[in-house]
Amino acid sequence: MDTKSLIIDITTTLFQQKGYKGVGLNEILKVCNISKGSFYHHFPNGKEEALIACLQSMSEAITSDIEDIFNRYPTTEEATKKMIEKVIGIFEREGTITSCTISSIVSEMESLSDQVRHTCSDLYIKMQRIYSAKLAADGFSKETANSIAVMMNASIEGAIMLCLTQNSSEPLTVISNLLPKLLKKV
Amino acid sequence: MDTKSLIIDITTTLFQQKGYKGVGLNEILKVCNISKGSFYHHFPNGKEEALIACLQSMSEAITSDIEDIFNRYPTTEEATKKMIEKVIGIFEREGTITSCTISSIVSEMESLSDQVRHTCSDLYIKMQRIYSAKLAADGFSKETANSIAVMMNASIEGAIMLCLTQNSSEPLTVISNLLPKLLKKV
DNA sequence: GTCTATAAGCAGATAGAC
DNA sequence: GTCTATCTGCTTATAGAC
Repeated sequence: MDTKSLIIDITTTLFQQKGYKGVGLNEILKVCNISKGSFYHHFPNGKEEALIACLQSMSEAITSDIEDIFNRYPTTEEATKKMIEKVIGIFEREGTITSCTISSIVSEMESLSDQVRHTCSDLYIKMQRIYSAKLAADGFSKETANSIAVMMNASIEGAIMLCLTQNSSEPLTVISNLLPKLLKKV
Repeated sequence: MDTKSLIIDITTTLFQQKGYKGVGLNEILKVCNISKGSFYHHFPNGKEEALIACLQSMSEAITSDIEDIFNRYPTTEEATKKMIEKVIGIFEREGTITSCTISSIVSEMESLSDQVRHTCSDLYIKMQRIYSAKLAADGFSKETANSIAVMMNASIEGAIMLCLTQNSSEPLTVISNLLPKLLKKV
């Protein structure tokens, strides 16, 4: 594995855990076991350039995970249930679920560049597109599918924040049980 | 108004906008127009002590706002609708809604003290208690009321994050329109 | 209760050797 | 491509005068 990929991999986790401002360059160098010179060779524009690369890495990892699950199960209801189960599984194994969200970056956006905002926005849109396509296949109108996709995205992201705050996977369990209500055709 | 309250008021906004790590002590002093000596007189244990005070201030402001609205409207559905309308109004007037959430702090929690985590958790529990009480009054069983309250909390917090990311109040509008589906008694 | 001066350490970033 | 040495500016925090 090359150095650049190593930096992206390790730094992605650090950013997800502690946020952008919460991770110092020296910490990155230490954990990656590299020098400043090496870091700046791969990211000439410094830490924020690394952040963008990490966000793209998170985006790929998260969307491909979701796509995988949504391709494996026939309905949105089943796929969503399995997806949340997977996140809960990660929580129970690793003790945290920061790897499943970019909320640590989103929350700092106000002080970061517009490129960061766009990269975050892109990820959310991609997630919602996956949900929306499945919902349309379930028979919802395009408009309704889009609305439910936003609601799914919001409630899952919000529930992840609640889980992190309460140190418990319960909020995710609760919304997993309630989401079917949203997927009823009235 | 005394200095301590002034510091708490101004710093609360800064923390909500930029997160804990994102706000330097010098910035606080500058905006409050006070000196280091004055700051450390009121908060001998430094910045994190100020954060706890600010979190309590946010907690009071947010819960009393919600309580106010939930007392004014007869059903959860109406109250929720009005509450989200209010947040959207703030977004349209101020261009942001960081004042309505503690997500910036929640996202940094992994690197902060356990006291911070508890204070954040407390706020979420208080919000859910207000929702849950109203839902019980609407006729839901205690258990169901608690579940829906978690879902409301998660989806609203999540939607706020989406709004901040997309620079648009649309996600809040979408969930406001969908929440009634959750409040249907099956 | 507020001020200034000071301190030790770390931030992100650069230069230039190898 | 990786290294060390260095730089500037900022970080939180303290001491002590007023």
